[in-house]
Amino acid sequence: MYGRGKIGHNWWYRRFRGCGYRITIPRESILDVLSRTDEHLSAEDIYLAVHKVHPTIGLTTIYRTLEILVQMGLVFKFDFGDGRARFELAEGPKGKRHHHHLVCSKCGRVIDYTDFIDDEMEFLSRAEQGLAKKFHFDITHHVIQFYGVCDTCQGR
Amino acid sequence: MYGRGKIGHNWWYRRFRGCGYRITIPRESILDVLSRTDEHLSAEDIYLAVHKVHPTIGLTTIYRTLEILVQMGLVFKFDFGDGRARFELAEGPKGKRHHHHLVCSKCGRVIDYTDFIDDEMEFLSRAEQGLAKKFHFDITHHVIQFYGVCDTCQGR
DNA sequence: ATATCTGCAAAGACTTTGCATGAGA
DNA sequence: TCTCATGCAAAGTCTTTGCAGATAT
Repeated sequence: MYGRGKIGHNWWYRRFRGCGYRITIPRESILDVLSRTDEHLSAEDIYLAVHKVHPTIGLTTIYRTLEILVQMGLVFKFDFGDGRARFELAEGPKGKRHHHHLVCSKCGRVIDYTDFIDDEMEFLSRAEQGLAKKFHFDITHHVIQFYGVCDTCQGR
Repeated sequence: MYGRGKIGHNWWYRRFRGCGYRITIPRESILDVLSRTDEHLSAEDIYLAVHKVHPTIGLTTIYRTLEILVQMGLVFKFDFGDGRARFELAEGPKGKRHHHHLVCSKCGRVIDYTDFIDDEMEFLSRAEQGLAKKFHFDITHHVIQFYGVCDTCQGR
């Protein structure tokens, strides 16, 4: 994680300030952790990662920051059925790859996949438009998850 | 809810016994509640509904039974982001209509929709087959949810 | 200067577990 | 009869809240 001096030059700076939120070390650190991983981190995972660099930052701040980030649309919150929420950056400096999840019901393993996105896009754009019109919803995002048993758990 | 005498003649009887589970009044009652509603009931909702007919049945039994039902694939468990799980019968006597959910991020309202199922089927069957092959997953089901702001919450 | 933000401790909400009793097959 | 299921109470997890001190702008 880079030092405090860079504050104000991050990709999310404008967006953050635009919402009236202040740029703080905890927030910077949390976004930094999220932007450096491909995993599906829980609040505690993030806390532990942040803690290594800034041991004074508490779990409460993690939760409060994540709430803001989710509400701003900067971060997606997922539930894979294991009782804790998981978080992922929605976009990034370079823009994260659009993907969905494949979850093993036995061991909880989560695989990201980016296949079939073209087919999906076609289906989704039609569905989103139709649903928005029919139910007068302002649709912001969608979640697609496949559940099943992974190869490891099958040989059990 | 019909009386005890009918035990053994319900549509889920064979399936239940086949897994080595006993037919009991609580289980019968929970399935009865689930089969009579179109809503997305939480464990407590189910408890309250069951409680009206059988006041002695406890919340613990609701949770334990739901766990079995989900694991058997008779019931689907959803998370709409409000901190409590929601349950829905996967199939029924007449077979429930395949549908997905449209969730309002503001008020939590959930709308079931059955539109675009044809498009979806086409996309999903291709995706499922491809994913199953590529990741060696035995896919059991999928979840598709659209999130957004409902008409009521937009005029706020 | 002052409205926000943070950390700690405590509370809250949902869900799970232990154990003795009760019930299905 | 004998295993499985239930209810109660207690415990467990994850998450949220209250408040005084610290911080960004």
